[in-house]
Amino acid sequence: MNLPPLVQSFVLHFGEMGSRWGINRTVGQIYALLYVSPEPLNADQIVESLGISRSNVSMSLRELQAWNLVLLKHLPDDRRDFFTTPDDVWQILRTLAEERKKREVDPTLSVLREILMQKPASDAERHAQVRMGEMHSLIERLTTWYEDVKQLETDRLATLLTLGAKVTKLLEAKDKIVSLGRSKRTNDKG
Amino acid sequence: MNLPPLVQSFVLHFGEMGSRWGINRTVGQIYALLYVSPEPLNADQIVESLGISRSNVSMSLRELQAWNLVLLKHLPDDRRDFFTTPDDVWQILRTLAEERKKREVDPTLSVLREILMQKPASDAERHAQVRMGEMHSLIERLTTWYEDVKQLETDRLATLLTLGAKVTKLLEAKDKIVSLGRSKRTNDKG
DNA sequence: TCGGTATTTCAGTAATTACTGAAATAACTG
DNA sequence: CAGTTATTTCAGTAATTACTGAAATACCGA
Repeated sequence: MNLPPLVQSFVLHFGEMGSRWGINRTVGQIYALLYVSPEPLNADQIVESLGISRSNVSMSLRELQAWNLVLLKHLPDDRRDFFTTPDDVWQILRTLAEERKKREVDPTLSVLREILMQKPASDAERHAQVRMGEMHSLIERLTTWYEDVKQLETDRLATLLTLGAKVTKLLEAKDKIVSLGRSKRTNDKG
Repeated sequence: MNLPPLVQSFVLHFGEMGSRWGINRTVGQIYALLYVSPEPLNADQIVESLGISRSNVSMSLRELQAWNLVLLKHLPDDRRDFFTTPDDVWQILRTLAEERKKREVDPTLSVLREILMQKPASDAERHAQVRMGEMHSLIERLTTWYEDVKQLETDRLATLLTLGAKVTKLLEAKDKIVSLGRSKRTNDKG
């Protein structure tokens, strides 16, 4: 590996984290490299930078494409493939969220739905179904929320995040007003 | 494996998803089993239900404890350890979020901070640092939001989720009013 | 202290996943 | 079409991760 020290730290870290993130070391390193590169890179440049085999690069790029995490670019009068990541980190976040949902949540949701359709044949199954129902409701709630906020334009999403707790404050205030109204009416009657 | 069919589907699914979720098959299966069991189970019951070795159960339970995903229970006059999952799925969600953040996000945040402290020694490094800065800002934003909402009581959190898009509507309305005010003033001047 | 039971540890092995080099395919050029 | 370059495929191997059985440890009650 032959990279500027600062870039190398970043690339190596992504390689190490890869396994925790559900990708392998090479995929993590390639992504990191593309992310910080000022220009798109071709496969041979990646081979050169990371010191891995050409075939490994090919397979890893394919995986990154399956994740929609890289963009394929072509330079004029050059038939090699060049790769980058999107410039906009918010776009990257959206892609990550979408792909992880697709891989890590959707299959479970569909299995849960299937199981919940079936008739329990014992107390054990009846209890299990109740628990699975609870899990299913929670996941549905989270995905509905997600489908909702993913539609937002970036600056609205940013606002929403920054607001975070303040939205809560608003809800609390609303609750107080409502309950004040209620207790006032209650007092009126007493 | 000897389980009611409905439970078995669930357990097998969690086993399969394990690798995508960053745990292994056994850990996934044990978690699923405990989650749907009406009563806490001891290690031998798990061995029996899943048909795996006693030592594997021991190691996997240890891993689940490291994730804070299981509770250790003791029955009177029985010195064996019994395990369950929390009843409250919202609590489970919080734990999952916390642990995944700890494992998958925090290390990267700290590496980014470290790299961003250093002085770039070339244009390449300067550019890389800018990109890492963008990533860092985004992650900081997300984690700040997370620290914020994780404080919420469950019913407030549920409300927030259900609101989802509506909060946005509110923001949009606010923006419209503000921009209306602006254009009115602009018109007044023209 | 001893015998019995519960749990953990760990070296060895099995299973899975990652990676390489060589060969095949594809895509272009003269 | 033959030659050149880019990319992919895939069988074989390396590396990593998961699992087991046996032994060690821990704990308890007589």
